[in-house]
Amino acid sequence: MPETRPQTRRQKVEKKEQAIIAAARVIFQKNGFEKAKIADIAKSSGVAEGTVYTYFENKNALLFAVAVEFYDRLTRDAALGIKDISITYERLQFLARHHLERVSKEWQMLALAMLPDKVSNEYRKTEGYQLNRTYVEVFDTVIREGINRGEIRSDIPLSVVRDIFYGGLEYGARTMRIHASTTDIDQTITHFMEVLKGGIFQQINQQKPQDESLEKMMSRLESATAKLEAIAR
Amino acid sequence: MPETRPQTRRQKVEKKEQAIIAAARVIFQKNGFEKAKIADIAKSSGVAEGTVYTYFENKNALLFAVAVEFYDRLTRDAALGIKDISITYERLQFLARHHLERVSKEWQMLALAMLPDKVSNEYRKTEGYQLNRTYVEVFDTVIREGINRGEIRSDIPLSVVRDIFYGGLEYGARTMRIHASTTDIDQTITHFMEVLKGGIFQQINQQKPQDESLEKMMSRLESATAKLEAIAR
DNA sequence: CAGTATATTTGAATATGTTTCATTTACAAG
DNA sequence: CTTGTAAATGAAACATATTCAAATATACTG
Repeated sequence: MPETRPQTRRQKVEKKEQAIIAAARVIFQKNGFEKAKIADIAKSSGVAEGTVYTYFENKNALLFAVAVEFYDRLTRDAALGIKDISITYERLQFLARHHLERVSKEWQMLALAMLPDKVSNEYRKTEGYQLNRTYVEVFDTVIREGINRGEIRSDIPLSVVRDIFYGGLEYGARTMRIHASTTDIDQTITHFMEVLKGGIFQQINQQKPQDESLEKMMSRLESATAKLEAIAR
Repeated sequence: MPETRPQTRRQKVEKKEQAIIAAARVIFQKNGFEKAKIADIAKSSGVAEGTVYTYFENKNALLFAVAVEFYDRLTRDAALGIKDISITYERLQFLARHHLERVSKEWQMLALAMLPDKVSNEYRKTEGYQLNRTYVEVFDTVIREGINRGEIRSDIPLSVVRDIFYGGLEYGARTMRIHASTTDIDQTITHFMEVLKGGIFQQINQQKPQDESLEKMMSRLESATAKLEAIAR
């Protein structure tokens, strides 16, 4: 038998790799990348220092592994979340909240992962870029669809919309972090979306005022209600 | 005589301090903070390694000194630039271009200066925060005046406006850096301002008041729905 | 101007951390 | 049970930031 218990060995190795990544995530988040010591990560995951280097080329590669895991979760949950939302405005609202919540909670990750000279330098530039690319693709798709449906204005390049969206949210997250007492996530999202509504959404009821806009809002209300029904199901 | 040639000594010392800061700026920008070696900075400014430590407590303090100089320039030029512009829209356009240009050119500085665990940790938190505070005060004043004049809508908190402005610009700068070939500063500014015009400027011939209050309620309802969704998941 | 006190500079020594590598240990197969 | 290979180990090599006792420069005094 080439494999006694299928992959007993490989399983063990994989488990150990995960343990190291998990320990690294915790310690990176607690201390930041620089202050995090390989020695601590090793101890915390129950291996010797040298062992870490049989799994990861160096400290940066370890950070990268942590970042991959983070982005995977982030992307998966984003894609999942918009799955059964159909209205562009609500989709963006969900994505905004999702991003703000995650970034508020795990901002160290994002800061580290984005750092040009850490993860994404040299040979890793492409990989790091791709991670972010995949994540943002969820957003991009929502915008493109929104444009097709006539809900989003088509005269602003996608990249500008994206930068305002994620840039604004990242700074917003920092503001919330610094002024935790005076800012809350709901208010922030509400106002953020308010700006987007004027800035990137198609202005529908410019000419035809009352009836039609009321009708549209009614549809939105019905859609929201339907969603609640589905959840309460 | 307590001082032969007034401050001959102090002058020398001050000049040396400036030389170290200047060398540090160059080397930080070239290599990034981590890879920059004190030894190199010392050599480049013509002193011994130990001398650097008689001028700056440690590497972080040196970075901070460089950041102070950077922010001073940034703030001064921003304040100067809007001095003889009176229209809010044009003022913001100037600030946007100014910021984008500087950040594009010296992005390493901003990245370093903003890094929470570098300049602005611990005892320096306050100082670092103040630097940035002074800079954005220029922006804040423009917005406040714009609100007073009725040019800017008053229902979005200043902090949200500010985060979208600078967050969007910072991300925009990165996009320009990565896709230098396909993005140019004029286009970026144009589209950026276009979004702001719809998002934060007062709309002249918008909807009827009644409509608007309905719209507001609608947003509140949607926001509540999103919250329920989040809880239900 | 020589002598002295003080400020400044120096670079070798120290401290702290990452990374390497020769050995050892654990595993799977015959 | 033996052996070849994969994985793990931790002591040593290496790289840097930081310290500090000694050396040097400067200003001041009589």
